Amino acid sequence: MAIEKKIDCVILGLLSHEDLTGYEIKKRMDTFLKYFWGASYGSIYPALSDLVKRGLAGKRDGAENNRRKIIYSITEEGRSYLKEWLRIPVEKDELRYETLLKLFFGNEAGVLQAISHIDAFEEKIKSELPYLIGAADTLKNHIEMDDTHKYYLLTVEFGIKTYRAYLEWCKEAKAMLEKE
Amino acid sequence: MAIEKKIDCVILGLLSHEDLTGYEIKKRMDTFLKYFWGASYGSIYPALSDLVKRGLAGKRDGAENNRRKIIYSITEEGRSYLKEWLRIPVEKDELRYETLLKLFFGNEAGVLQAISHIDAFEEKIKSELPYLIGAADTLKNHIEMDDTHKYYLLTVEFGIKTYRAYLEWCKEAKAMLEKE
DNA sequence: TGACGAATGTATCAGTTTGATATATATTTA
DNA sequence: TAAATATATATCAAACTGATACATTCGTCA
Repeated sequence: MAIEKKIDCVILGLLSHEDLTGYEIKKRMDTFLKYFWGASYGSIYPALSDLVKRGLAGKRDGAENNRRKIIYSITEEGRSYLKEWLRIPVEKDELRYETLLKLFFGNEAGVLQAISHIDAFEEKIKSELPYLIGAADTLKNHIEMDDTHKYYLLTVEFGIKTYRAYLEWCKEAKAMLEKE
Repeated sequence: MAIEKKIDCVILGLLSHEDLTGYEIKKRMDTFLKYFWGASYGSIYPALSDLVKRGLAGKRDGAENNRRKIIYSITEEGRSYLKEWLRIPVEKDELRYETLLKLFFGNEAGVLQAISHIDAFEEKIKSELPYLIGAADTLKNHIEMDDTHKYYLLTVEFGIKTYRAYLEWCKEAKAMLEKE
């Protein structure tokens, strides 16, 4: 049972908590996983069909009124597959920060442009940080209710810690660039 | 002059500093850019051919002895293209941390596995941090020599700041998981 | 000296994923 | 009631990765 595509693992992970439609899976990713993972419809829907074909997920019709809806659930085989993936070591963690890339080549464009990219980055982080802090508070209040919350909180705390480090860096980086 | 592929911009950025072969471009990425960007040969070589075709880069034969070697350089058009990309706002910064993904679904696998993933992450960061600190020291000593060093230093400082935040988080996360 | 592994160098390809788009219906808002 | 937004599935070209193939040269240890 070799683990291949990450998209399969993420979907199974989400399905291990609750039954979901493809649309809902995308939604969960865009909220809960947003800060460290992402996936597009172009990978989600084909992966769902494939998971069903391989017996790792089941599908059922959940249509209401005229709205078609396919609800997916994890099978026992799917749960084993997920557990196996969770067991094996992490293959790759990666950062793809265009901001840092533009900064690296900053000499070509000059100090002012570099600062404006840092400003934009800082604004984005500042605007997202309160959401993370809010999520952490909510999770802390519900930590006894459900063990999964403990793990969500861990990832949110990661976000908060790194975001605060980013903000410190923004300040220092701008100070360094302005020092002339 | 719409900007399309990121790989073109990274290559032009590297070529804006010095003439390079495809192999050397890959090398530069794997050392200087490693902590916030990456690219494979499968994107580099086709992109180089394409850049030449579009007049953004020039190529010349640099063979020595029996070793074939194609040296690429940036053209004036290439430099304009790079400058335009550096000018426009950053489209996307993204984190893809498999460690956090596995942690998010940690409830399925249990505390011990979660801790072992954090341990592995911590080890990796601890082993890479001295390299970043060394690079920062070297850059600080040469900062007067070359203006580009100032921008390199910025990205290295980003790495150091975030790595230290990661290590703090590792400690706290493990403490939280062990508290039972 | 010679053998063997590591580094230099170019190149391609199957498979994975993104980003955009198409289509259709339901719900909310003005 | 019209328009905008949300729910829902689906596909596709284009981008990119990871692996691999191939050839040569350099370094080093015996």
